[in-house]
This record gives sequence, structure tokens and C-alpha cells, in this order.
Amino acid sequence: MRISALAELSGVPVATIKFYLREGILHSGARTSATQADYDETHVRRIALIRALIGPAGLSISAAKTLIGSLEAPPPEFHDLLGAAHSASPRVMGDVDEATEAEAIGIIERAGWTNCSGENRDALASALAGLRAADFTLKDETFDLYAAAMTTVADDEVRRIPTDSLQAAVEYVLLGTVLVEPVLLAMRRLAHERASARIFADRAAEE
Amino acid sequence: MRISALAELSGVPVATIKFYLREGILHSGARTSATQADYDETHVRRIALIRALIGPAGLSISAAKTLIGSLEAPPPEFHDLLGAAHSASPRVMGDVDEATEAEAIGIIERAGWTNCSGENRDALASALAGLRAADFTLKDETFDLYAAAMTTVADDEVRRIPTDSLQAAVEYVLLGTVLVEPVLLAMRRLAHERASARIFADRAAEE
DNA sequence: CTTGCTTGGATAGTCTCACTGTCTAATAAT
DNA sequence: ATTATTAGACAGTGAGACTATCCAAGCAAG
Repeated sequence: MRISALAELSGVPVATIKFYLREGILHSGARTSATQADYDETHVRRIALIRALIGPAGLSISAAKTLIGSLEAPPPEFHDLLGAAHSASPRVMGDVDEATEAEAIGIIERAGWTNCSGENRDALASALAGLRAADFTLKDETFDLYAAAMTTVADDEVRRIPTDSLQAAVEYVLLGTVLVEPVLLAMRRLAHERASARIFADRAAEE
Repeated sequence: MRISALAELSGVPVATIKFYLREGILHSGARTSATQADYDETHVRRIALIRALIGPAGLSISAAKTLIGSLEAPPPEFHDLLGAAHSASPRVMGDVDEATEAEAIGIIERAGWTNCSGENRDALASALAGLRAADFTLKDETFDLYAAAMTTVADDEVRRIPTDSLQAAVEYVLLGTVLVEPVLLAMRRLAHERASARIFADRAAEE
């Protein structure tokens, strides 16, 4: 198919497709002449993936490019796979003081998360620094509950990593890491609504 | 204190503080003369809050402004409070087709999240559309596990909302909604590391 | 009291990001 | 033969978050 058909099918303007081609985030079509190239289903799917990554998942073009690169040329070690997925969506880090750092380490130790990379520990510390900046304190029990909930989630996810094919495992890990994040956040908010509605009902019943 | 001292204390350049003042996201100091104003501890704390919101929490300046506005002039109804917190950090939405919409509704119903707002349902649908765009399918059990985990989290959070003071409740809900998100995501990644390390150990042991 | 630094306020400039528009020469469609 | 489309190059746009420059009015030190 030609670029206009690709634009039609994917719902993305031709100019934007050309931009993705220039950025190297979309593979080029098969050249049929000096002014024509042939695009196929893989291009449609790639564009859909790009839109998903830079949309709901919140990645930048360059982060999406890195991630897609890892998809196509997966790191040889499984361990590097997680790292690639995690570094694909870099969190904005704020300043972290020592007390916050210590708090993060405390949470990590209580959760039994040994052998964790500095990167994710720093991300947690930075998030805690945000809470601290707002004078927002949470009880240790709450952190432990968060840790337990995320352990449940992560255990299931890791357990479900396909073992038959490396390519399938790569896709599962890279995409699952990034694309599930908005799902979880949306669900938390839905659960908030539900929980607060129930509390309302309880309070109304008391009167 | 003068603006240069405020800059020193908060670690933010004077020019940026002036920018925050212009944007109305930082309240102005007490004027002591035509060319001088007095800033205090509230300004230091506000700047820290702003940095936390636009940093790790990923809010834009205008979203942060809205949220801070709600903090200072809380909506009268508790129900509106959650809405204010949720709309303060607007998710980027992608295109959602009917099947995805139906999938979202299915998940919501199975989780027992009735009375949910369209906004959050759309956010979930949009996140699911991202998965679908990447041909990433999750089993219903996985979604249900996510839902259960988030219900646990949200129930605890809502239960801990302070009931003694309205102001305290407002701060808890608004800030907790937004600032805890990066905490949860960082924890999920830490738990991934741990889970994958354990699987490695198991596989190594099998050999 | 003068010399120089600081401030508030206004305005304009910078940098990044993710596009979007324009142009050209070569081709494809009719 | 005429009209439409395309690849590729390059310049322009608009939003967002600052950053820099000016100016007149203080304030501070010698």
C-alpha cells in the first residue's frame, strides 16, 4: 500500500508518518521506485504501537524508539530485558535527601526486595521525596500494604512470562512493563471511587 | 526573607520563582516597599510542593495550579474532592473502539466497581486500547488480580482519610491521589526485579 | 550622600518536543 | 498529456517550562 493508504488505515496524517520515518521509529517501506514505497501490515501495527507508547504510556519519541529497538534486537540476557524496559520510561527525578533515601531502603528491606538496582531504588526515593515535600506522611503499614500489593502483581506478571519463545518473552516484558502502568493507575482511581461511594453509603446509613 | 534567600533555600533559581509568581501558582510575598517583598516558610513549602507535583508526579504547571487551588478552596462535597484530584492529572487518551470499551466495562463489572465516573472508565479503556494496539493480551484472571490489588490499596487509602478536619481530608485525598502514583509504579518495578531474580535462582537450581 | 547591588514587574528570548507545511523532482494514474 | 501522488529535505509552528534582559525604585556600605 502507499503512504496515503497507510495514513488512512492508521488514522495518522501523512506528515506525521514521514516524521516517524525520519526519526527512525518506523521502518521504511519497500522501495518500488524513486518516488514510491510499499507499506504493509507491519507498518500499520508499528504505528499503532507508537501511538500507544507515546499516548497512554507517556513515553517520549526517543524512549519509544529505544524500546522498539530492544524489541527488534533483544538483549541476550533476560536480566537486561527488565533493565531495558525500565530504562525505556525514565521517571523524572527530584532531589532526594539522605533521610528519604534511608526510608526507601527501609521499605525495600521490609518488602524483601533484595538485589534491586539503584535505578529503581532511586525512583522510589524520588517518589517518597515528593510525598515529603508535601508533608505527606504515610504509615509504615501503608507502605507495606503497597509493597504486598505490588509483589502480588509482579509475581503474577513474571510467572506469566512466556518461556517457549525468546521473542514472545521480550515482547511480554518490554510492553507489559510500560503499557500496564496506565491500566493499574486507572484501576486505582476506579477503586477509589468505589471505596468512597461505599463510605458515603455507610455514613448515610448511620444517620 | 528576600527572594534571593528563598531561591537559596528552595534550590530554585530566582527567575523560576518569579515565573511561578507570574503564573499564580506561588502566592506573592508581603510587600515591604515598592521593590521588596517578604517571603516566609509557606513559600518554601509551596515551592517544594510545586516541584514534587511537576517532577515525579508528572503534572503540568496548569494542572498543579488547579490542584493547589482546590487545596486552598476545597470543593464543598467530598465526592467532588476525588473528582478534583482525578482531573488534576489528566491522562492522555488514545482512540478507543467499541470492543475495548466493552472490555473495560467487563473488568469494571467483575471488580464490582459500580457508580464509577465516565472519566476513569475512559482512562481504563484508553489504557486497554494501548495494550490492544500492541497485540498484548492479558487473561481475565490477570485483570481480576490487578483489580483486587488496586481494591486493597484503595480501600486502605480511603479508610485512612482523616475525618477530624476537612482541610486534612482535602490534603490527604488530593495529594495522595497524585503523589502516591509514582510510589506504586516504582514499587512494581522493584517487585519485578525481585520476582525475576527468584525465577532465575529457581531455574539455576533446576540445572 | 553617592556608589553599587538587589528587587519587583514587565517583556522578550530560549530550548525541547512533537509535529506540520512547503518545495522539488520523479513518478503513477487516467 | 495532464493531473495527482510520492520521497525526501528542510523550514516553520505551538505548547510548555523556563531564562534573560531591562528598568525604575529601593537598600546598604563607606
